[in-house]
Amino acid sequence: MSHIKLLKNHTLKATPQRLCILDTLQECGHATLEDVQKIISKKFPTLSLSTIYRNLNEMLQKDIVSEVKIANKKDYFELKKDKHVHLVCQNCGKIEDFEIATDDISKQIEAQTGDKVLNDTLYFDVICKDCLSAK
Amino acid sequence: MSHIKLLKNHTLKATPQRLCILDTLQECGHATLEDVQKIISKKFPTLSLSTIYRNLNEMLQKDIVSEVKIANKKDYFELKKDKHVHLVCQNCGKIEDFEIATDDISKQIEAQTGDKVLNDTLYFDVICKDCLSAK
DNA sequence: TATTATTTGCAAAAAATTAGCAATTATGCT
DNA sequence: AGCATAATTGCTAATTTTTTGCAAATAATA
Repeated sequence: MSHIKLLKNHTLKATPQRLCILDTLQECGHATLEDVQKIISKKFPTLSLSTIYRNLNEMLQKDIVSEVKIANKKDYFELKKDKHVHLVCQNCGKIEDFEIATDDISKQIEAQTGDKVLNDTLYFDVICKDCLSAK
Repeated sequence: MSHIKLLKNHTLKATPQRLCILDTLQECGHATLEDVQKIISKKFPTLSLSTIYRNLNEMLQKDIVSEVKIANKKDYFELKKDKHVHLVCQNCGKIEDFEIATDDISKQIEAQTGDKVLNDTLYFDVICKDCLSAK
């Protein structure tokens, strides 16, 4: 879906500022606020910091964007996408997405706890293929 | 291990302030900085906020304490413990720990990506048993 | 119990985030 | 296309959160 449509579907006006933020997240995959700020300051130098804050917060609330929170790292933002797992390379820092079925593990939890599992968020610390082969 | 020993093993003096912070985390299981601050202000009213910050940071670095970062929630702290999964009740907010083997899923990732998996952090959104039965 | 290097508490600085408001702009309607 | 209007922006200032510097206090050691 185009970013313009995405915004309109959530009753947000399709301003150039918002489109720029969405484009940036799309390009980066995962970006910290600092990343977003730096990249945008080149593409769109007049876009103010408070606009970035305001819009990321709005988009989080409207579920257009989600937070990726990794221990010992700054928070990242990403465009909302299908359920996936994050692979965080401990060597180069890169974050890859990976799709994986987690039903088995959810069922196991339900069976053993009596809780109902609604959703999950998984992170794996890895050494990525590229870093492995570079050694 | 006693908290005193724990600190000494990491070349940290066993001050009453530090012991109070560790006790608080132990009692709470998972506590935000705000939680820690509130609870401590009762137990130990003269313990200053900067001491809390300084010590949590030190203990994170020394791996005595770890961060629990959940999307759309404040960061939590917990005493370092054996590998476990967090079950976050979407109704009451409670965080439970759960031990589960994740080897299968790690192997699957390794097979499909060529990455080497070192460790993992998993969160599950749940409705906990208590909230389920209260409905 | 005396010595010393650490640690604490306070106050002040720095960094991060949010709020208020006039000027601007995207959208929907003629 | 041009207008009206409500939403949005960019600015500056206010808050909130986190870190720092330093004198006084304290835990660990001999």
